Amino acid sequence: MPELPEVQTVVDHIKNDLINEELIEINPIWPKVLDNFNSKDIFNKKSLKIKDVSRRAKFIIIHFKAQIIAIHLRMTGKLYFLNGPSIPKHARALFQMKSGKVLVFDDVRKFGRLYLYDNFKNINSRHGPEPLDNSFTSNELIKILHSKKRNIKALLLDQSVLSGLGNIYVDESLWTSGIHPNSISNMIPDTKVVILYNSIRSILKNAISSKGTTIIDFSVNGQSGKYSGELKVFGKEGKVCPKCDGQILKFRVAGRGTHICNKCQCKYIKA
DNA sequence: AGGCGTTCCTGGGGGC
DNA sequence: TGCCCCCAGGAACGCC
Repeated sequence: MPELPEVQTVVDHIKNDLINEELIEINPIWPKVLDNFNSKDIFNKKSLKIKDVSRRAKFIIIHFKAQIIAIHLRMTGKLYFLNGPSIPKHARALFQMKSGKVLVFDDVRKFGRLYLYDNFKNINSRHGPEPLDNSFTSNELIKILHSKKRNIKALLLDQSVLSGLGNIYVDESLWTSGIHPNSISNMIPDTKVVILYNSIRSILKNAISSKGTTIIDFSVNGQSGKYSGELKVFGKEGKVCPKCDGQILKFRVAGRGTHICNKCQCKYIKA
């Protein structure tokens, strides 16, 4: 399930091969993949030159002069250049470049979508800060957590609160900081939130330098991310905690499969 | 406000 | 072996 590090890895991987390409057509093999536009809407006998490729939250952003295409991979989406004549089985959209290159949006489960916007207003209005931005400080995380009384796991998964985290990195971050996922956000002491802040940032940075985690679905051109070897609790139910002699348990929190150590994660539910 | 259920989807895994 | 059922989950939405 692509989260911030996986999306960043895809961007880093395809960016240089996309900049200065001219997009001449989008072929929506599975039409619902285009969420808020039709292919013919944006190509009025003209090509669109790609100015930049970047990431915002879990979106891959393709920048044109006056528009952006935002791509969300959701659970099983992949984005890669077509290599050979055959169309992959789960290709949902093809981006045809003037040079002949073809970028494939591939998505087994059909949750991923492409969006067309004039600017970042729509995305920014629905998303919280970027956890790796220099402007995002531990004080800001304290302010966010202490202004709400919410289940901490549900809060960290909420993209309107903080961008980019998903199920894997939330479980890893909470384990690293010794916070139980059923803690209430405003009950977690400042010192612990600072530890959480540092955990989130170091885990995301390490995962990006490992080119992400591969859990079943994520890959870049068939290559696996290496962060799967760094996971401490996610998918480790029944194993011994790497930090203490506790056991890794799995249960549901906020509707998601959740992994914790039964000993070293403190549940903050009252002051 | 915030928790919870539902929807979208398909491949894979468990049970028998 | 084969078949059926159910489950995984990011995000939007509606309901309580």
